[in-house]
Amino acid sequence: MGMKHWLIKSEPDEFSIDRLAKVKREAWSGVRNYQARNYMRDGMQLGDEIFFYHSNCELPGIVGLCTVAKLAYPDPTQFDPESDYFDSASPRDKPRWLCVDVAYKCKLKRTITLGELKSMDGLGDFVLTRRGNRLSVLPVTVTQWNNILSME
DNA sequence: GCCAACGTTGGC
DNA sequence: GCCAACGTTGGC
Repeated sequence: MGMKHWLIKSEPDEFSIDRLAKVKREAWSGVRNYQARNYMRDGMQLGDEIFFYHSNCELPGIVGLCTVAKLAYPDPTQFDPESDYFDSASPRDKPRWLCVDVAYKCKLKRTITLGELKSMDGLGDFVLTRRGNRLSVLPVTVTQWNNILSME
């Protein structure tokens, strides 16, 4: 099976690409959507490349690259009552939520904006720009990956 | 299993 | 801040 590609969203006020560049590696915890979880659990492989996307901000778009540094494992925040992501209904012996670790690769020279992504040709059915999409972890085809990167 | 109510996401 | 679109919850 070949390398896969992904996109993860983050609100820069919460966790920005600059922050990832500083800490180098981060547990991608707090994902509380089953489909997004399943992509991490069933799809992500070590070394897979990921677009880092800034959402809910002045200029939404892809701002950098990172990679999968650790395969899916139980998200510790679900068991932490102090955490915003605490889930009292998640059994210890059968954790509901998972996370992966991501490693910083680089920042793009510029933001490839959502507007550009919506208007560009050659992306086919792109999960990010599907109507009403709200997934915070989503797959990117190799064609989409290459076409998007070529816009940098 | 249905579905209304509610909460969240995220662009604008 | 608004609100469309969606996912989840829980009563029945």
